[in-house]
Amino acid sequence: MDTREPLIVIVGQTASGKTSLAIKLAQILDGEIICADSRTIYKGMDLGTAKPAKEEQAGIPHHMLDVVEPSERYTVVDFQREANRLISDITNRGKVPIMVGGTGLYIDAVIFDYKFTPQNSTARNPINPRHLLTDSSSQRDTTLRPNTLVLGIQLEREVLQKRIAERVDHMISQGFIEEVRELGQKYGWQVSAMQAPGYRAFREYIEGSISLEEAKAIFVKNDLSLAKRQRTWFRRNKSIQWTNSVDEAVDFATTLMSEKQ
RNA sequence: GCAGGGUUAGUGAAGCGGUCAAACACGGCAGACUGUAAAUCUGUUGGCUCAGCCUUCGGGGGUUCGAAUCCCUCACCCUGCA
Repeated sequence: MDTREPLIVIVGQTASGKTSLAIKLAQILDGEIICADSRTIYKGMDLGTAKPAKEEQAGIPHHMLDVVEPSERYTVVDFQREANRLISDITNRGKVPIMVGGTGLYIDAVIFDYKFTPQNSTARNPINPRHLLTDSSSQRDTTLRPNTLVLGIQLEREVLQKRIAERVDHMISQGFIEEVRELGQKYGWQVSAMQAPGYRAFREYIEGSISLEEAKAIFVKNDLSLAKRQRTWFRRNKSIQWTNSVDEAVDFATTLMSEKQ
């Protein structure tokens, strides 16, 4: 059955330019953006997560930003439920839902309709305690949700590295260090939200054990290793249409939408 | 100028006659991932015609069955005395 709402998804590594492509598509297709990002859902974590500021949003509605406090627990299941609700809601209002983000698990939960085991399941993988043991019935399902276009942006490592380094400088000029200091005081350093690349790197700088230059270098390094994991995650997804051209992305998107008319 | 210390794979750093292609850390590469995922975890990392072979431990020359490890010498770096 071909009854699912059309959905456009944009994935890519951190700093690859997902946000600007999403806004461009939203303007052309009259869309609204759903952010699939495990860190921008936190209130107050703005600069360090490269959360699009109001001005950058260019009047396009952005959903799933500032949903919970950094101290609160938030999981894929929460995201999946809310994202599906939003997709219906946006479609019902005559707009096009565009889901964009770098959190592979969040994206896959929606586009592959993951079925999660009950919360009371406590069996853990002995090698990696953060993973829940899965039973054989919940093997990875790679059947893409109908009416879904998944666009992927891929940059060369050198280009990405340069963009990340420049972004760090920009964040700092915008007041990133103050943001880290305030969040650290308010929520403590132990909350998992604060384990994100930039916050983790600048904690030591704020506590005085490393220099500014060292902190920046660690931030870049952390972002690069995140980017590496994101690349690995997305590579195995055969449903992704890779592109690095905005025009091409627009073509793919308009084709999908016209097929649905 | 004299005395002493140093020079090891991408980087830092062990090794101090054989079991060394060389510990360990970082970086690199590859992978996993279904209610913490910007997190967490795994493998790999000199070359090759890859269960074996070849070339590496600042350069050159020796000693030895055998050297990254000992000796001589050259180069560069650091420290003490002049």
